Amino acid sequence: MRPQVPNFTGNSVPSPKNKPLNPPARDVPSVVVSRLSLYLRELHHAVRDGRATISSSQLGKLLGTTDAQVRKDLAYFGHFGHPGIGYRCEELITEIRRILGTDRQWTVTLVGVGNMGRALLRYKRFSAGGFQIVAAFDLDPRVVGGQIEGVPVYDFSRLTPIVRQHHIQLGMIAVPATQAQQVADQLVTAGIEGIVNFAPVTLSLPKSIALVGVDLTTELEQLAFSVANRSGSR
Amino acid sequence: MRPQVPNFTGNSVPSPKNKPLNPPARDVPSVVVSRLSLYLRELHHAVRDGRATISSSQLGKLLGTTDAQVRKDLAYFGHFGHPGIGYRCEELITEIRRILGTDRQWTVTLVGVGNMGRALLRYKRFSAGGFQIVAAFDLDPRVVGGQIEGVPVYDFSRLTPIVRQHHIQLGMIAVPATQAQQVADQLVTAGIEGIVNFAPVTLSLPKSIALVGVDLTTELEQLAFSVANRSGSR
DNA sequence: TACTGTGAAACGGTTCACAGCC
DNA sequence: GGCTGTGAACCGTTTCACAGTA
Repeated sequence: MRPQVPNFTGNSVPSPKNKPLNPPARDVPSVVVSRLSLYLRELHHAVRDGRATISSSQLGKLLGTTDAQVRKDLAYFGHFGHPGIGYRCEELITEIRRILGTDRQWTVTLVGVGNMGRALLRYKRFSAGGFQIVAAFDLDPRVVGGQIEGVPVYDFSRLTPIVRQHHIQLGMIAVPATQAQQVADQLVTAGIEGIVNFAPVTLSLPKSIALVGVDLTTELEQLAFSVANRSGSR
Repeated sequence: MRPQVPNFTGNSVPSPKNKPLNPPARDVPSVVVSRLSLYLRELHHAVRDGRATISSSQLGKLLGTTDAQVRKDLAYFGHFGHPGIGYRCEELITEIRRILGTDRQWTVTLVGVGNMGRALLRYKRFSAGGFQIVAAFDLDPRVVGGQIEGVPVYDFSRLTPIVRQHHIQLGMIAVPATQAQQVADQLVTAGIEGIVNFAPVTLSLPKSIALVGVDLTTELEQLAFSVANRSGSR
């Protein structure tokens, strides 16, 4: 949807040629990245179930894809499997987290402490995944100055200094549609690097800012279409 | 991801051959359907801004795609444009809603009245989009028996009879990951036709049930990857 | 002139099939 | 035997380019 700049391929630095090549050598389709997240989810489950290894066909079956797809996806990033064995779960978890960048800690801010915002603040899985919400913003004086789930809520006017002070990297927008673009602009000005937008609008941002949009109505519409047309598409 | 059964093409009924052919003649890629939702969103904005018509290139620009893409997408479903003019906004809204099936009213249930569930119950846009949440379910006696946003909360044990009684068609799952599969099974047993799953697990369901998954951690992971790899993919 | 609808070409992701390895 | 990694074939989507229409 946005032109992807080709990644540097002719790296002249004498890098270790085999084993995990970390900066993806080839430009990676975003659908591959989203499957990586799903692999990670299943790997966590596998570990919890006491499994030590998993094969590409097992992983594929769990997700409704094929073994070849799993192997191809992982091959974008390196050689993580063991012929005759499969993938060691713990090892692959580590690799995928490194690929996604979730082995480090990310600092996140939330703008808009309404219903959705509050749910996001209370969502426990973010911290486990490497994402820490360190500040929230709103205009409503009834919430400004307080804390929710240990996260301080500031007045929106203080966004820029606080984002800079905490070196916040990612922003989540959960404000009404009409305000989303200006909030996004503010976040960009403050130096944020990526945005998850829950407002039902298409944001226009500099190409250098990563953007993911989540629209709940859109999701239900997909479902309605599938049901109405009974062809079981997913 | 799931095999799509070919839609009937040889319709023998003497249907009006030109103009809007409603049941998609060709099998429609799901990415096209998701763009339809986005077109709809932009069309609503356009109408609110007082526009009467919009061209494929304007629509495309708004969404970060091309004019050709917009036209090709719409061409799956019929001939909605007017050469030299573009698309009449109101008209196209009507058409897309009919295609998506959101011109009718859908009845929805929510299982899991935790943080996420409560946010969903309070989300105002569902009803505007044609989706009405008519019942919610939980196990917690502190919420069971009450109402949230006018939606009654029942004990989970009463799911099947109540879903049947209200002819509820769609379900939203907002329970912890460990319980999601069994909730999904219950919903299927009760006769639900489609599910939006907010729990971070891959559900396994009969092919006849439509499924959409939303995982907030996954969304943030996409963002982290984009930022960490600075290639501005979306 | 302005714009749609659509074959045809180009592109990119998926699937296949097999060499290589444990 | 079981499984990975990967070039090559395949297939579906996107882009192009233009005929057709108001």
